[in-house]
Amino acid sequence: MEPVSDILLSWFAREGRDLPWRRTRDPYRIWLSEVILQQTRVAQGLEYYLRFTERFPDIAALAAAPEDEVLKLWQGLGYYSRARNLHAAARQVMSRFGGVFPATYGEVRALPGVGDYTAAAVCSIVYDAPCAVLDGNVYRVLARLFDIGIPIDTTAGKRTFAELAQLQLDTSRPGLYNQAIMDFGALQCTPAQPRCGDCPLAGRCLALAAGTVGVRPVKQGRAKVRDRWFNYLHVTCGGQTLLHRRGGGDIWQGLYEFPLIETDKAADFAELAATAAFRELLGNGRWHLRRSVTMPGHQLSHQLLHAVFHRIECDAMPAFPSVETAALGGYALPRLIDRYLTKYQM
DNA sequence: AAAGCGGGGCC
DNA sequence: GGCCCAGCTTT
Repeated sequence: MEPVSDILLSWFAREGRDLPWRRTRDPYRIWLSEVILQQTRVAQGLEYYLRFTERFPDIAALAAAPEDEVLKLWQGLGYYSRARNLHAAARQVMSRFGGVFPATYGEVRALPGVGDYTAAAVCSIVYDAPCAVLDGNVYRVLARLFDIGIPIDTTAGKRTFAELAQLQLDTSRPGLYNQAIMDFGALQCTPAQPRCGDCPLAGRCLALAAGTVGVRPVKQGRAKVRDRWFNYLHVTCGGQTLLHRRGGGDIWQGLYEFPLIETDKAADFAELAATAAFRELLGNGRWHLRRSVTMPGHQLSHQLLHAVFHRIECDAMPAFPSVETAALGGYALPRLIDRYLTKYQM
């Protein structure tokens, strides 16, 4: 099977952005771009990169400038400790390394303002060091590709993802690979509305298959997504369908759906048929279960819905207070219901 | 392990 | 208007 790294690299060759710091292997410029791009989008950082490289074409020029001038040039970018550390690091390179940017991971990592991410990025891109980067994009791509639910903002999560990222690294061209997976996260595997429809990894993406793309990566700090199990009874009699309108105090207020039996975990049909709700609805009539359909996980903002539809045909329509009998057209339906109907062309 | 650090984009 | 994004340093 084609390695994931090859798919990412061919995607990068097609779709990767042409950016000024990708046209150089000057360690100063790579380092400068990485510091600017910490917590900053490319669209915002680009003009600052151009401004800095014009005013300070090399690290000696940066080191020679007063700190105030560096801060002024940084104005508007935020996180001003980045600018102070940038300037201090430039001066260290002049005083401790004779003006030559250090070439080992340990030395680069020890510069002020350089953490694991920036050291790996600089050393892989400039020196072909086999160091996998781990930034927000990489967390997201790996969490989805392997459907990993371990929170990324915990010690165990960071260690797990660091090991996985290192395993995935294409060590024959680490710099190119690192840029590819980060651009892939920024452009294709985006936090919101990822482009799964034209994703070259769609067939290999475990989160896409599981319906968990929207909840990957998991972060501890965020409100927890609650799992709910919705068992719908799609009851028909002739051309008529049982519909129920949702009330307040929950999702989809005022929308219509099929009669619903919610359980606290996955339930098979026999378990449902034994519930009081089911017997109240269908206990008195004759009915036949035609088929059961399990939908992919349906992601809402704070809930992950696991829905199963049981299609039931009745000899006579049951009468039940909270249920209406209707044709489906004209009723506002949750997307989950609409997807079920579309998928099975009903 | 957790807090502090800006600014911008999106719904 | 509120939520999300995110790497490094400090505590």
